[in-house]
Amino acid sequence: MDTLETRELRYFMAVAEELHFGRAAERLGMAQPPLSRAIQQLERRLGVSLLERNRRGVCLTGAGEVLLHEGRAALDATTAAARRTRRAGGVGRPGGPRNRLMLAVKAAASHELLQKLLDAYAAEPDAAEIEVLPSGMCEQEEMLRDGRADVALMHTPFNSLAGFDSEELMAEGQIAVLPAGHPLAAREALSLADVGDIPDLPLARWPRHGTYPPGPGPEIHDQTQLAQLIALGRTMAVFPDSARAWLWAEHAAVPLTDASPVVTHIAWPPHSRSLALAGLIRTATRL
Amino acid sequence: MDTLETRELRYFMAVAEELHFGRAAERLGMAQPPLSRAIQQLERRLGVSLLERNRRGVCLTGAGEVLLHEGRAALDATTAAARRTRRAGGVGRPGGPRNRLMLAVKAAASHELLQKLLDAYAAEPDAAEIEVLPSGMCEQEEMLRDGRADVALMHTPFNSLAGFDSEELMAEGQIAVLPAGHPLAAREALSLADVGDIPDLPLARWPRHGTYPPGPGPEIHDQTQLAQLIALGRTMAVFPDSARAWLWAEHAAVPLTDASPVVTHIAWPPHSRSLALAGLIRTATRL
DNA sequence: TACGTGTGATACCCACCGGGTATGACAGGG
DNA sequence: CCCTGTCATACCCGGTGGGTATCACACGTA
Repeated sequence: MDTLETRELRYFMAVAEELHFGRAAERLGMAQPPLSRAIQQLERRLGVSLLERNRRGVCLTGAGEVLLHEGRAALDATTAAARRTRRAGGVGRPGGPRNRLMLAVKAAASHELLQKLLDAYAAEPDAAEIEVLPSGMCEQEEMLRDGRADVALMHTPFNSLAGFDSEELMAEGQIAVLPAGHPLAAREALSLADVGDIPDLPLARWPRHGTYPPGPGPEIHDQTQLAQLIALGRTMAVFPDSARAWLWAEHAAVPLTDASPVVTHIAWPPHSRSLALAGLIRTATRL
Repeated sequence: MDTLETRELRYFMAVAEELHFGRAAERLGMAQPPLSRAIQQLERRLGVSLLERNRRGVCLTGAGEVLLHEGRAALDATTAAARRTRRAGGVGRPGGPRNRLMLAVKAAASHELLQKLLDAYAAEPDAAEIEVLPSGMCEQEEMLRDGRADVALMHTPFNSLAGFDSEELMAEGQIAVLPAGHPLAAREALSLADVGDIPDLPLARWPRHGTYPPGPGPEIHDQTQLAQLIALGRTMAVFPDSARAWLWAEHAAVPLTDASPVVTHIAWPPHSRSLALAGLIRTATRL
């Protein structure tokens, strides 16, 4: 048959990501031989070879790469189904199954917008409960896909809206956040070229999907740490305008003339059918 | 655990669609008792009741409805993963795994556009093979989702682009296709109100997702049948401009002034990473 | 009221297979 | 040449998915 059980998918994903049966088995909490066998069975059932076993580890075939991508989406969809079903069945509170909406927002972004949105929505007559899920830099997409979130605030061009429905909420420019004492802090405006290679002030590096881009700047783990490093004159960063809200006295904000505008969207999985979600979207677009 | 196996999803979908354990079991090719038990286990594992067992049959709870929708998406994603992996692994032809692109098109639409697209793409230096998949009225979305197709030509407002990436290719008006002898066939133009209730010429009904909308007109199974019925003066239909290509001598086409324009898009799953697909899209947008 | 009918649930059994352990085959590196 | 690290094979066992037979129950209906 062509059924492709989720267990097999999980196994294959582990092997495809580790490229090593032993480590994959360990990650899966099982022994290596059954894992080998399961992958062999999967390959036989699909009629396709997914891995090339070299002497010394394995590597993916073309079909394996396809299954890695498509399987990720499929696994996310099934865990999303499980999570959302669990939440929908939230054990009988009075008033029937209250479906809480999970809203994913980048931790350090859109404070005012979020505040306005939550206030406006809470004032709606039949407002559902909204749980705000703080998320990392690019995590909202993943959270929407695997069902941890039902709706998210996203920021192009940092987030990709591919695969989601969305409505634009606002657009803003970007600023360079510098130590207040730095010479450039006195400027009226800067260009990306200006801030790209300040010799004594490297650009801070945020993790993207768990890894840091290369560069001379410090690796940033959270916003407070970044604020401190900027205040200490050790680094600088580029942020949307609305980041002014959390700047310190030791910081200076200088507009960037040629940075692409940051557009905030509200985004949700395209097949959503929830009334609460529809209400939230309506509220958001009316802000 | 929170794992939610594919088998369980299949079982639940069957029961949720049939709303009857016996019929669902029959559809699944198994006996009823194991199915009952499997659903019970699923409910216990999720900690949620999915079905309400009434004295005569069953009906869905709120959580059950959620799982029905989310589970459909998840199942489609897994079968898509299987199908695309199989195709990607197409047994070693010379020149490596030739990935054929599966292009879903509404059977009776966009003849010229499709012709132009295929010709232009075939002229590209590294063109992949393209297999054209004829599909029903609204079937392209489903085919993209479950992996039968990699890319599709879609027509808003008939198709929904939700959940796909897409590029607009062309827009056209709509026409009323009438029997040549009918009084209205002589008119220069018509409005929707004009054709909505012609007493002796009811609007033909196409199936949408397998079911026919209500109305007095005949139920249409394929385009030839429709063409015949129109030629016989028994019905009429509304089509995009490009349908003029296949009209018979016994047909008359009259522009509709107030019908919403039909926009043809090329659409594909948002996470696609295929070079061949990228080439086809590039070709299409340059037409 | 009693019985037939159709529903899903329960009881029990068996075979299959998913998982474990032990071991093999094989290629590199010191 | 052996040691190491890799994945594959061999074999065993327990859990469980699936089958059959039957139950419990609600509803018509005579």
